[in-house]
Amino acid sequence: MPHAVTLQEVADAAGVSVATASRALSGKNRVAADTVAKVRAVAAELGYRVDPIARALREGSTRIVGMIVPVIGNPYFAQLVDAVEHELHRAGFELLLADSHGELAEESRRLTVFGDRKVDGIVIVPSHRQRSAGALRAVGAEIPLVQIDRSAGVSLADYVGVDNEIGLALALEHVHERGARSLVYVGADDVTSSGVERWNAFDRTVDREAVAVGEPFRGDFSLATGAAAADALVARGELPDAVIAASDLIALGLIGRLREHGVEVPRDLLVTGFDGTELSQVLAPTLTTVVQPIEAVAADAIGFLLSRVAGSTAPVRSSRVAPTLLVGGSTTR
Amino acid sequence: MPHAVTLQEVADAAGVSVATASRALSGKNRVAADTVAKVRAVAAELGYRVDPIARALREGSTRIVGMIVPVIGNPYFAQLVDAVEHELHRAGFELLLADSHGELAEESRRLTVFGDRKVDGIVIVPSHRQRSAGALRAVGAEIPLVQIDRSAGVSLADYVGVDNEIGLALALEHVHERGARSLVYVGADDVTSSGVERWNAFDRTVDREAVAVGEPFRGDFSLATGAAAADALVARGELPDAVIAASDLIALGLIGRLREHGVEVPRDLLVTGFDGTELSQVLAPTLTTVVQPIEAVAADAIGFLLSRVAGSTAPVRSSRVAPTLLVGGSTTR
DNA sequence: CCGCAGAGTGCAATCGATTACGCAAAGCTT
DNA sequence: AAGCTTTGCGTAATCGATTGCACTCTGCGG
Repeated sequence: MPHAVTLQEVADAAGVSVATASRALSGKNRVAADTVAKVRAVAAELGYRVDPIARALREGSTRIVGMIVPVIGNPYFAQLVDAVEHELHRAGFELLLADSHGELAEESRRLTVFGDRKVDGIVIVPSHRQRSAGALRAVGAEIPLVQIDRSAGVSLADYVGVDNEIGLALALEHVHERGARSLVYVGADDVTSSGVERWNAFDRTVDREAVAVGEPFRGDFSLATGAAAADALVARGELPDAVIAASDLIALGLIGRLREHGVEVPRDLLVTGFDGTELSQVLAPTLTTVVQPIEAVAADAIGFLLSRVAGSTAPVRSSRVAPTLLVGGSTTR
Repeated sequence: MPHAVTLQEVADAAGVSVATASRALSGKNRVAADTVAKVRAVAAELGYRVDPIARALREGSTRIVGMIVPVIGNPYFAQLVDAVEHELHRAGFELLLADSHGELAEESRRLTVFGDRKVDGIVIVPSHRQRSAGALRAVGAEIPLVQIDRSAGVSLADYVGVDNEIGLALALEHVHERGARSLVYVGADDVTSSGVERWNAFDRTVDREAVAVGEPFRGDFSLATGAAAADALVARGELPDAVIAASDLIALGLIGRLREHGVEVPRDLLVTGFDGTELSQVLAPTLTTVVQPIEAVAADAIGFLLSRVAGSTAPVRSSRVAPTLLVGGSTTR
């Protein structure tokens, strides 16, 4: 094993002390120009690279950011992780990933580990709208933390997410325009902030549109919920003109299962999704969906986080990114 | 900020030296039973937790494993990451995740960073069947490394993946049984080992089944490839009895786009997928697909890796896990 | 009663980098 | 030319845990 080059070796080879070598490389202290050049040259030749661990011990900073998501298996979160990872790498940070599987205990355990590992910051999609708050507050007091997509309280820590109000309004106006007068909402329960917000947004906005509203169906954001909702809808007998789903997975699960029941979308029923995942745009019918600007959300969140990491003590911020509507086949007949 | 408790503080509180405190907590050295009890009690009371960074510096071991995947956005890889992460946590390791986006340069950059960060091991899905070999060999000489799903040479480092030969045979026999006599393969190009292996497996096995074979369509493993293949198939004019797809995404993209062309699966054409992602089982028609036992693959891979981490110098191993066939609607009329 | 084994601890070095402090030499001022 | 500032660099402390070596003390055989 080629034994990693240490600063000591570079210093020796350059004929200076470790202190000078360190300063020459970091460049932020007064060192003679020739010395800097010399040290840099030697370092390059020897292939020297700082040991991040030694540096972390000394500095108390790891240049690692931890991220916790509820289910990496959900393509939306996968894309979110991708975007976050991209932003972090751009800024020279690594990503430590953990999956809470939606469990509070696991979530708080991972948070603790992140704390012990002295990550510089944490990006979290809280698993519970309220019960995640305790652990978040505790860890957030020590380490910069940003909530993304979901929140456990916007006063708790910086938050970046989509504006669900706008999203639902876009979907509702769209189906209204397409003639839908009776609607059913299929979304997630009140465990997550998105679940609550989207439902509330639907509930409020739908009044404005003055249409008939059927009993909502609420589970989680998964395909399974969509499928179960399809069964329920069919069992009810009378189909609404349109279903507003709170996620693409729900919409896809719904459309798929409806088809098994002989109900075709958009022929018998219009459906809109939420998220704008890649997936929703390739299957037939393509989904009319509220597109979340994932890259923008990730960029904002990492922006917040890194400014905190850099020491900002600005008041807690909360940013809502406006979604757009992508019209696809599921509402076009 | 509650200033993390250090070993020194525990030692002081317990009236012993740091050395003794360390030994008492690690338990593997001779320390009087009372002392051990005392130190443990004090440590618990103070809420002491070792600083993983200090330990890492001293030990040269981080208890972190790095993982590189080509596209986290592909649900198959998302599930793989999930399974790997689960196995690692069980063993007390953290997961540092990186996405190579299928780019060689990025992949090798990430590998270097992992090396610098002194991860204890690396799990990689090599982005290129051959060109990934160099970087892998270099890093693998320093750090335990296991290839998963794809390989850049099974003699290079431990490898765990699915048995593609069996997988394709299962799919082929199945559609043959269902009466398909003319087939077309839609898969990935020769850039990845899975791409090559699945194509070769198809090519060899299809001979045995003695059927008519159309020009294959090869791109990558994505939805887009499936969609493009659908266009191509329709353009050719004559449809085969069945299409064997090399991934679920391909199959889904294909089915979706075919539908837009007015071609229904399974009515006009049978389709099989590969991977057994959750996704493939909820949409209509549900996919007949070769199911990869992802948990088993992950468990094997982490098993290999951790045995290396523990010091095993056994010869390079290569494990092939047998897939199973899940029959769904896409081949059932 | 001496000597030796071995249990139980502590001292101090170590991992590799960063940095406060101090010293020497060079540059400037009057 | 004496006195001061500035520049450049080295010494050593520091981050927190682990561990080789050495020391003390008890117990037991001879």
